[in-house]
Amino acid sequence: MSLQEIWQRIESRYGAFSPQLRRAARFVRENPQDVALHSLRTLSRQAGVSPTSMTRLMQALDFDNWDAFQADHRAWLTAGRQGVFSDRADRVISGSRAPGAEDLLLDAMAAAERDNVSHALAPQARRNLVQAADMLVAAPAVAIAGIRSCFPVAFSLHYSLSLFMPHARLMTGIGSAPLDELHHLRENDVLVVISVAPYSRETVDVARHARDSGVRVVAITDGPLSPIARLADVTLVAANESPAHIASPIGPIAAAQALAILVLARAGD
Amino acid sequence: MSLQEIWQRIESRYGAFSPQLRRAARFVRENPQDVALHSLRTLSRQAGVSPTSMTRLMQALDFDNWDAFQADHRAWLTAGRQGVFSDRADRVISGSRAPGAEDLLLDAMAAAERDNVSHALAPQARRNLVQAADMLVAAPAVAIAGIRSCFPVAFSLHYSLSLFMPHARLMTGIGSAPLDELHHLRENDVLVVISVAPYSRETVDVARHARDSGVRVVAITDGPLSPIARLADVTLVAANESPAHIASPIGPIAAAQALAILVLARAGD
DNA sequence: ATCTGATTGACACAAACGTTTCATTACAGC
DNA sequence: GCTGTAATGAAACGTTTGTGTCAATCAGAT
Repeated sequence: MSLQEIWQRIESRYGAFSPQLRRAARFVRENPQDVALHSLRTLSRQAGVSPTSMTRLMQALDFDNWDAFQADHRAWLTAGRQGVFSDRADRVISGSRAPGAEDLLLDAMAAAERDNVSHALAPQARRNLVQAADMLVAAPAVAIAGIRSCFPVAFSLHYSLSLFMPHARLMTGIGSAPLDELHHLRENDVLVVISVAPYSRETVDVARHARDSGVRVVAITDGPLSPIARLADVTLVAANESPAHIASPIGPIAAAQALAILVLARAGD
Repeated sequence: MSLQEIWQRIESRYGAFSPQLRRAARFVRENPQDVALHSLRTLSRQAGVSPTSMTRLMQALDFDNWDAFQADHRAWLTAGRQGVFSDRADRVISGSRAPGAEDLLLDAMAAAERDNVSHALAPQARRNLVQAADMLVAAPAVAIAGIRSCFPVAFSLHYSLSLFMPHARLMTGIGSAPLDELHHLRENDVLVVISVAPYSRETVDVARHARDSGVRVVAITDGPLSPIARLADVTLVAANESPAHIASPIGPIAAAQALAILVLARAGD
């Protein structure tokens, strides 16, 4: 039986399963490779389920035994690898239909987003990432500003940071002008400001005002020469290329996440 | 150790091997896939050799034991499947100084995020992406719900959609209970709901309530068996793996962006 | 014919395997 | 509050696993 059929069967019967059976089912559904390679006992340990429950799952899926179930997963693992060095074989196997315009578009988008991530975390960018992280951990207070397409970046950074840095503030601009929230910042505090083209006037104003008040500024933006980059003490450059006209937030978010992780690594000490 | 190195070692020492050792060596050299999947005893039976001889081959190749030998073959089998798109290029570029712990962390993060993007847009996921896009363009009204770590996803999707789909609503929950905003939805409207583990009760409740009201539900979540996936008409699965403990929104955002782009492609007609 | 040193497989052993059994727990229906 | 039922994991089963031990075998030199 193909894995597609097995997965279909799992999902159709999932609702009728007991809690432990669901845990087991969910694990094998989401880790087919481990099913192919590891033992029932090892697998149930990883799934947080007793070996007995895993055996019961085999019965609930109408398999004779674990070996039959595992055999199908092994067949899936080795499919297309018959010729040891075949590479694109799975593409031929998996999709019979010819790739349409939408496939090409999604392919291009996936490639572009992977590049955006790579550039945001590239070795050349790491000096600045580390510098920004050092500034954040040393700051008495941290504020984060980003609107429109950059608001997800700001929110996500604030959410990650606030898990272990409760004094981080997200400047939402809800219920008041954004500049009001800025007044709480003092000298040596840090403002993280996010903006990409076309750079909204509000964001640039916030960054300029902060800089003039002696606040350190970290910018996440789309180029080293953008308006806010020229105002910032440290600039994290993140590409936002996309085959469609829509600017993607993924590059900036990757930079923000990396910043959060570095701060966490330092704050853990 | 890579299989290339193992094979090289086998061939260089083959001349000094005893007859039985040669049979064993020849078999494992020519059937790497079987080595990865079968037991030592099964393998030696197929090779026409005693289990003891196979064990002796492991010693003759300077392996600690059969498990170590098999582990390398399993790594070879699974390589290129998990991280299909991960490129080692950046490691080469990374430059002169030795990579520190932070470099390794950022490397791992970049690789994980690239994989998250790839999985969200993988060919297997496209049927559901297209289906969801079709539902959105046909809907009289569209609402988007996601809180906490998923709010950036919801906001970003709403921002992209609202550029050409002004009737899309983002359920912020600000100033009122989220369920109130839900009352505006009628039958055949579409709710896009985003949630990852641990699935917040509010989000699940919104999805359930929508489903019970006849509203079509599109879920963006981290597994085909998550609570909201089981409530949804269409599920977009997006991985959110990360080397740190922080769940990354990049995979779900990639799925959301892809959805927006497909809707744009259809709405343009 | 005898000895020597390498080669080989039968056997033993402990560990891990998948599965069955059964006692315990949790809970809905009355 | 009691009872019947479904769910669950500990324990035990018999197998199979990988590896260490050791006697049997063989080739070649004396």
